[in-house]
Amino acid sequence: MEKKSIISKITEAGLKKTKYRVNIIDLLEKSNTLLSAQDIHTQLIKNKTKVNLSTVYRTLDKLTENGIINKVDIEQEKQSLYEYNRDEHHHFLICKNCNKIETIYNCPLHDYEQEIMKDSGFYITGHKIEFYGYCKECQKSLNISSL
Amino acid sequence: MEKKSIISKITEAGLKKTKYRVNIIDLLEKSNTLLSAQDIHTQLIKNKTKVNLSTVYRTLDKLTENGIINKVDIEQEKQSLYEYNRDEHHHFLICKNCNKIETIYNCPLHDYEQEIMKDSGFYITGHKIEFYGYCKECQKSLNISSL
DNA sequence: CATGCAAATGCAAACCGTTTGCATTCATAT
DNA sequence: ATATGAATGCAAACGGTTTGCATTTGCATG
Ligand SMILES: [Mn+2]
Ligand SMILES: [Mn+2]
Ligand SMILES: [Zn+2]
Ligand SMILES: [Zn+2]
Repeated sequence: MEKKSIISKITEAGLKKTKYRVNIIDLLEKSNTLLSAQDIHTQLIKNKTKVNLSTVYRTLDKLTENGIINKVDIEQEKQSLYEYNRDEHHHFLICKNCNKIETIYNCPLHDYEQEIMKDSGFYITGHKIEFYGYCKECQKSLNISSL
Repeated sequence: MEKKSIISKITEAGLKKTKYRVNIIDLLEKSNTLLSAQDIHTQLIKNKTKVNLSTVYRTLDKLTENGIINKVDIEQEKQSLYEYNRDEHHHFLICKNCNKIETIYNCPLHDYEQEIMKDSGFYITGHKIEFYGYCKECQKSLNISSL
């Protein structure tokens, strides 16, 4: 993403444009894995941007509040993870062996949610799914016969 | 559940029968809500069973390891919650207003998992779903028009 | 460009659910 | 009854995250 559109994301949210916000959005936008606050802090330091870990946390909070990024809590992960928000509904496949996290973009739950609402009277506004199992590579190395 | 079958659950798992294990299983079996370690500790004290919180944690770990109870981590809950394991696949409906947690026992994901496995090559062994929204009561008090 | 003010930051300390090390007690097999 | 390893109590540690407060910064205004 170009710097200009990162900055407009920030200002359109009514936030002040600071180097940390720009850099953190940029980092998440370019990352192809979920990142923890620690990961991000380490990256910034590596990129010669000295910043305090608490500032990273506060920045991630603000960006999450404003829908610019997503906070992702995965069951067995101790740290919260973050991703750039591309407004694409998705879920994660979590490998129980190597802890790699893959993303899938289709979701079968819409019809089912209607059904639950009708049956239970509970009004559903969203959901979270995590799939657990073994990625292709680990299936090989562990000799798991998939399917 | 009768005391005898609680005890057999414990001994069949190769665990020593202690009053805390019996009492904690009993408590969870009778509870119609998920309970935290703190909840359980408070209940035990109230029932004149003095016990240390770390013992409660260790007991819950052991019972979880042995499949007698389930540990449930819900997104925005800071504490882990526990339930008696009735061997019934289920998921939770979580009210964003009053935080009540309801349980549903049907699940549409089996066919879908086959599809994902075929498409992605990822071998799925389990999943977790949380539905978020508003319970019947909160829909009324908040004037949310359900459905 | 200078000024003022709220927002953002750095730093150190607190928070809080959970875990751990160690000495003591307890359950149970023999 | 005894021995042995498992379970427990207690206090301290852990670790990711949050917070209070003094200082700095972004940005609107004149
Ligand atoms: Mn979905
Ligand atoms: Mn299911
Ligand atoms: Zn893997
Ligand atoms: Zn509710």
